[in-house]
Amino acid sequence: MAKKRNLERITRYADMFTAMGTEPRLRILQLLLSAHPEGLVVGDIGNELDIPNSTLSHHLEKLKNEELVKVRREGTYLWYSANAEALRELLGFLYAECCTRNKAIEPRAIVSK
Amino acid sequence: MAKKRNLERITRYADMFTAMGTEPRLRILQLLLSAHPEGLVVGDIGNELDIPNSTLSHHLEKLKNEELVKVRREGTYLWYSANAEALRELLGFLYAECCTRNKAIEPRAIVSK
DNA sequence: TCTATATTTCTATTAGTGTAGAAATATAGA
DNA sequence: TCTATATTTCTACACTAATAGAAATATAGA
Repeated sequence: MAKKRNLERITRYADMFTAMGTEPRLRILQLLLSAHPEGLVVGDIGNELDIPNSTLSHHLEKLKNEELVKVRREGTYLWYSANAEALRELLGFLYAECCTRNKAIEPRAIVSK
Repeated sequence: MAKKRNLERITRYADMFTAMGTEPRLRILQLLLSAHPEGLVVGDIGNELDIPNSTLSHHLEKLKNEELVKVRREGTYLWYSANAEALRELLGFLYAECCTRNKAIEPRAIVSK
């Protein structure tokens, strides 16, 4: 059943990549990382990136579904922040596929350049 | 104009993430990495992953458009291989955003675990 | 309870994507 | 040139996704 497990893993990572696969959502993620670990309030994200409320909410939901971001409420405000653990996992997967399992890339090449 | 440059970069990486954002395409990439650097012939990819010709061709085109794979012809065969340089770039971007610029993740955490 | 503000949900529209059969094209070899 | 095989292109269809205005909901404070 190792094949099935790998397929599930692949599907999960593919979904995460899709969640990062639009310019607005990747910018959101980048912005949240720059405000890590506190994160930002929805309104501030919208102002900074100039995205309408409903559109932003839709993108945040997608990122949340794939666990790339976390939310916490503080009064009327919702604070969104990057989920470092999920990003670490994803980065670890790419690193393993490219550098460890197959040695297509030199580990040092990622850090430098 | 640094903002515009970043936006273009983000758009490019977002497109690459989208290209990796389906289970069939991520499996293709994984398979090609396991056969790196020679790569594989289209027919062998199709057999291994059980994907019909036309569907596979469509996915390979998408990966090629985002420069995640390269092709070379040898007679009637087309050999597809992972583009290590593009993957290095993408991995470098993620690494920088998560580990260098913002220190949301410990570099060592990627390699281990 | 009433008001103000933050955010989501509803709704609609438009555009894009994944899938795959069938036809077309490319190449090698006889 | 004719044939066999590899691969792509064409075509169609069903499904998913991005966008955003307007209405609904949530919370705090007066």
